[in-house]
Amino acid sequence: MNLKYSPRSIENKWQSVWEQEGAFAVREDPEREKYYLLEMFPYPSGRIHMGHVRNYSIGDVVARFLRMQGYNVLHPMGWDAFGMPAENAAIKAKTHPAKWTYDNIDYMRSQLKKLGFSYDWSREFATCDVSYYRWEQLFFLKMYEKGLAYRRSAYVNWCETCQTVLANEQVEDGACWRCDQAVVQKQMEQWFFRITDYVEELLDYTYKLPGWPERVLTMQQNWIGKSFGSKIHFPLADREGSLTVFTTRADTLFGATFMSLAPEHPLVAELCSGKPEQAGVLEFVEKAKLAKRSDRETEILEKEGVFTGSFCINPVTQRRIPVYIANFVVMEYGTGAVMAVPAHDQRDFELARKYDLPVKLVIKPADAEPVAAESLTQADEEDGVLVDSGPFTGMTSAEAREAVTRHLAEKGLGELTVQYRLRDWGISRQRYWGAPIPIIYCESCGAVPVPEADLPVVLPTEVAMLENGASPLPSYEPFVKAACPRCKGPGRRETDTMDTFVESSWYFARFACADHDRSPLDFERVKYWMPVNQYIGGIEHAVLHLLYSRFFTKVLRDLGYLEADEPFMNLLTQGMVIKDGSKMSKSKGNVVDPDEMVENYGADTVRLFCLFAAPPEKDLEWSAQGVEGAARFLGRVWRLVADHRDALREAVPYDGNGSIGRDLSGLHRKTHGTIKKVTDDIRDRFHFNTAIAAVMELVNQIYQTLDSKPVDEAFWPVVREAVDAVLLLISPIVPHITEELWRQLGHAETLVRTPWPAWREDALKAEEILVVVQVNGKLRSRLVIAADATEEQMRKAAVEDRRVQEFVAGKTIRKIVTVPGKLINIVV
RNA sequence: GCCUGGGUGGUGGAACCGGUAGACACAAGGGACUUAAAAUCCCUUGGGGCUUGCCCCCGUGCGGGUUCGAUUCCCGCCCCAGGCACCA
Repeated sequence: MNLKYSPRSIENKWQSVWEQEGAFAVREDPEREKYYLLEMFPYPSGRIHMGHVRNYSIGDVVARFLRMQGYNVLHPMGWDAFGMPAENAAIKAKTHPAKWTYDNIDYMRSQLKKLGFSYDWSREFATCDVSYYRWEQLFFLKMYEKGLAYRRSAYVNWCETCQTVLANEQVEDGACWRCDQAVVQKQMEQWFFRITDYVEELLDYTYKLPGWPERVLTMQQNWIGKSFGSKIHFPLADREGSLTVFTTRADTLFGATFMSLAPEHPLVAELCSGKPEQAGVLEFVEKAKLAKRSDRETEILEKEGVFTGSFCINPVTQRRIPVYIANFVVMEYGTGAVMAVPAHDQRDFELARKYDLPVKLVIKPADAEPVAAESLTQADEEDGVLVDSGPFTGMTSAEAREAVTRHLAEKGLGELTVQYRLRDWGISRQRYWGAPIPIIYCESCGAVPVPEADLPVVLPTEVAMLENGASPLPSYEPFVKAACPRCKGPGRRETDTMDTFVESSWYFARFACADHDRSPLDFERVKYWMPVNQYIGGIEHAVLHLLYSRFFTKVLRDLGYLEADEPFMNLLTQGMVIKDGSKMSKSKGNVVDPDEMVENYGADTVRLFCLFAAPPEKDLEWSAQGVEGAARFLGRVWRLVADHRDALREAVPYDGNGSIGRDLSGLHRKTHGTIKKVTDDIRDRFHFNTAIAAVMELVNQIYQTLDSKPVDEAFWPVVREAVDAVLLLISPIVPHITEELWRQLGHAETLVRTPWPAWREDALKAEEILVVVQVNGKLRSRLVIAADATEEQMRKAAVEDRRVQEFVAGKTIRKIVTVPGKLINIVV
């Protein structure tokens, strides 16, 4: 009776068995080692795509593997459910974002279940559930109390299409990360999280996360952008006050011959007021601001500047130096003012040549004479030795940076400082489908936090969406009208919602909790599970979600909600799924639908292909033939059992006791070698492709063995041992077909509850081994010799070998290199 | 410009600590079974050479080096992908 492999019925059957048994539900167990495995949760966009399938297949293999190894594995799934696509879709389909979102969740959940992923579904939640975001509002209040959430007016990135503000991290090449619309700068009152308070710890820990990919860490380090330098105050020449610059090159201070301000610098208007240059300056400023917006992502602008009419004093030379405004100086970095040292900074050099400003050389190469400033064709930006710099002349750049600054500090004109690129996280979004910010504005009391007892501020779901895409909240009076919590007078609610990245900044801790109503985080449970041992997701979140989550975890720790310093101990960034050379997308028409694939081939084949075709961190090229190949392999495994079921059922797996023939001992050895290889590949490297290849080799060898006739009573036991190993080893990858075959072989327990197989060292040893013989590093012969041969015996066998003799004939052997059990190299 | 990765057959990829380059697949070609097809199974498959041997030479982006031995380590280039960037 040869049942044909028909994935659909098998997969349905085992999925419901697992569900009925609650096979993947976990609770805290101090007796067992915990392992928290998490894949980035999806946005419920409608249907899962191949990227999800790949991401979750990788995670599922690890979860199932570790469970079989005896770990207490937490493997949850949920939904990153707030966000703008829901609003857009709802407007288009004339429905409500909530309905659209929850419908999508229902469908996508069923898709994930059909793929057989081993989640503890009892922990599922969506971030748009009131029971989730209510606690986020509490965190906001706690952060507000500690000054970690604050409101200020600022130039912010505004996306006209999305009708909302974007964080710096959400602007890519000057355009919105989601819709690609060019971002404009707009001055607005916004709420910020003070991520800069944690900048040092965030940076420090990038050196303490060995389980993260190097490139993600360096991306975060670049984003944080720490640089050491000095703040130097230049007194204004004809009035009170001073201009402060940030520089990393205090050693070049004697060469500062003018000053450059950003067009947005707050002192610009004052400095030119009443001067003949005023009109020209204001015109220049307007032009520069416009140009910045439109050309930000394109070519670097030609350097231009304009004199303000004012002067300041170089604090070491005491010279009056002109104050310019320059189009390349950015207000957001440093102080928005730059001391210009044309001899030693290329940008300043270009400006000086253009406006005929003095160029003064103050650094020379350590081993050469200084050149004349007039003959410079470009700035010399290298460190060197100071010249023409008063008491500092002769010092090296490094010495002078400190000495000059110390000298200034004594006079109150400067200080050593550290500058970061990272800026605070603007979290206000002028969107509807998000968590309301729990603030009420009162005419007399200003911004007043909603009292804890009044939480949650529930997002009203009875509102109608507006056609133009703007948030309906500001015009929805029942929501907006609220009494001031402080003076009870009339107030208006904040109608901005929080950036959806706030929700994804703590969901991983929430999965560890049981009681979702009474507290935000269940301290003891979170303590047991956190941090996440292994996090798996796409590289695109390298500085967004992965930085925000690290920050938020530290905030929650300092607020006393959890203990972990970092959310994710190990990070695996999986590659994209591509087809015909580019990422799958509707516009390219190269999308492969997971549903269709599961329908045609079954979940096991789809999972197998995703894991076999490439190692997880590399991009995966989708190949229809590759899928066929995966299906073919499963067919071979199926027939292995189906064609020999009775003989296999009756056989007791060989346990290594009792002598067996040469071929059978080869299979036995291969079985144990494969167990070792697969275990190592999955545990240490997540290289499922090579693990699968190893099992394929074992399957091939079983078929070869079956081709020989059963000659002794050990035959079926040895084959049975090998077949059992095959099923166990690939069960995390293709869980359904293996459960079915395992059951057919007479096992009573599911594979899910069966321990991972162990290999026996003694079974790996062969009596004879293959030794490679080289002459002068070139492969010349292979020898089969006894495994316990001494080096002496190896050498003797090699030298006596017929083929080796041909190459050695007539030459003197100068040296013989021996690698025991592996290789001999004869040097002549 | 700076910082990460990466470059191996027709294709995806393997070679884990410097030791048989191309495992395992896909594709292609040939064959078996079949009335035929599908399915399945077997063989060949980096390039070149002749003396066709379980032979020889070449071959892991390019050029050098270290070593008995280099896809692997070092130096100098080229190319591709990603990140940062008028950042003072």
